[in-house]
Parts: sequence; structure tokens; C-alpha cells
Amino acid sequence: MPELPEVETVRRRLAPVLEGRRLERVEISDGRLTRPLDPAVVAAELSGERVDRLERRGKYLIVRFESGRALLVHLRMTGSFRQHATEGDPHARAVVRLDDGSDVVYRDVRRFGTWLLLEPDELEPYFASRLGEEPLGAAFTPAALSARLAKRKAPIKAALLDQRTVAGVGNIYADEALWRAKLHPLREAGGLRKPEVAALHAAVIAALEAGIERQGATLRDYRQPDGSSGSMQHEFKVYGREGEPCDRCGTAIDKIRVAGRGTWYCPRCQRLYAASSSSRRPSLSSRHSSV
DNA sequence: ACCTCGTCCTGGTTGC
DNA sequence: TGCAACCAGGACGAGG
Repeated sequence: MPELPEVETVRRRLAPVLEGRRLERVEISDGRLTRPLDPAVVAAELSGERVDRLERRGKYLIVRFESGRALLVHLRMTGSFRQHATEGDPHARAVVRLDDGSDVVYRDVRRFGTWLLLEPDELEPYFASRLGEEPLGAAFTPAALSARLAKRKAPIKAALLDQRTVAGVGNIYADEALWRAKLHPLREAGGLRKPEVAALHAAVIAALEAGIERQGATLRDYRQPDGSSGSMQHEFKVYGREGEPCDRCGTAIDKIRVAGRGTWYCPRCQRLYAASSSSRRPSLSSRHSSV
């Protein structure tokens, strides 16, 4: 499940390999990859293009060509790139031969990943309708996040998974950000108070930056293009840690299901309801009796 | 307009 | 032991 930190790590590794190179030949062996377009047609269109820059927007990799066209790659669950072909790899779905003679292999066990070739004027509208602010960009402010959450009745976890709220957050980093912000995943998105939104804003950034610093998390299939693993999985505060103690308070991490996704949180640090007033100030009866 | 849920996919794990 | 059922989940479209 490559999310923003994993995709950014792939981008950084692949950029020096691809930038400036001409795609000599492209072979696509998975009929689903370019759906609904014929993969042979897309492969032929890609052949001869020269890579200008490798960029990222949310979880999308953007291969920008000198022609102005762009190949949008979404890795979905199990998509990955390898700088070296492995003989007889059953999950290799495409091979790109570069003009320096090297091959870049795209592999994807579950075949959810997609390649979409866009003309120069198609890129902007494609993202505009699908993605919110880039979380590590200047436009992602507490006010911007607040505006995206306003009046939404959905649980905050569901809102974070919606790419129009903030681009690039997936199931893992949503849980990690909510833990950092001390917010229960079922809190109503539009009901967060201003300081809570501010905390969430900072938490999203912190969680994603921690992931990038660790070169992503390696779970199941995700690998970097050179085959090495990220280490963020060892830093998870809640994700996948059901029953283990919370780093802050020692309470056992709980697992629930929100928006159809496994969701981990600390039941003590991340309360759904504010602590009852009786725990903070004397009850009516005790005040009366203390006279 | 917003929200929830089913769909797509395969491989690893669980349960009988 | 063998095999079926279940689980993982990002984006999208259908339906409420």
C-alpha cells in the first residue's frame, strides 16, 4: 500500500535513472494496466518519448516527457518498480528499455495499479477534480484543511482517506496522524474544533515526513526500485499494533473497522468523547457536603 | 451534495 | 493434511 512517503521514495530513487533518458521500447504484458486503452497502443505511444522530469502528486508518480505529455502511474496496493529485471518474474507487468541499454521493470502482484498517458492540457484538470492540497506544500495550511473538513459528517478517518481532503494520505498514515493528533478515528470530520484541526494538520505533516525520512514502510510487497526496504514499519505508533502498548500511555492499542478499513488507535489517548466533567471537578454532592 | 458500500485482484493466513 | 473461506485496501462508480 504505497502512500505518499513510499511513492516519494520511489520517485527519488527512479529520478536519476529516468530523467534525460529516451524510452527505446516499452512492453506491457498486463491487459489491465492501461485500461480501458489497449496496452499495445499505449506502449507504442510511449516508445520514443524522452523523460524530462519525474514528479509526484499525492500518490501519483508523474513521468513528464519533453513532448509535454505525462505518464501518470498509480501503484495502488502492490505496484513497484525495479531497476533490474529478474528472469521469469511472474509479476512483471511491463518492461521499459532505456536508451542507455538498461531496463526498468514494473511489477504488480495484484494488478490494481494503473498507467495513464495524458496530453499536456489533460494533467491539470485530472488532478483538480481528484486531489486536495499537497500536504508538504505551502498551500496545505490549517485553514485549508479546515475548509476541506467543514460540514462533513463522515468520520475523520474516512475524510482523511478521501484524496480530495489532502492528497497522499492512505490507511497507514491516516491512523498514524490521528494518533499524533490524539483524535479518535470516528470523530465527526466537520465537528473538530479549531485547535484539533491545527493539531491534525501538524500531525499529517509529521507522520508523512517521518515516513519519507525512513524511506517508507515495507509491508508485504512494497520495495524501493533497487530492491531495498524502507524502515518506517518499525516506527508505527498504532498501525498493525493491536494489543501492543501505546508509546505515550501504555494502553493496549485497539483495532476497529472504519470506512471498511482496518483502523488502529489508542483508546486512552484518542477519546471519542471528552472526559466527563465529574472527573475534573468535584461533583455537586461533594461540593455541598464539603461545607 | 454527501455518504456508504461493492468491485476489482492475488497471495498469504486461518479454520474446519 | 487439504482446501475453501477470509483478509489486506486505493480509487471509483452505484445507490441511498
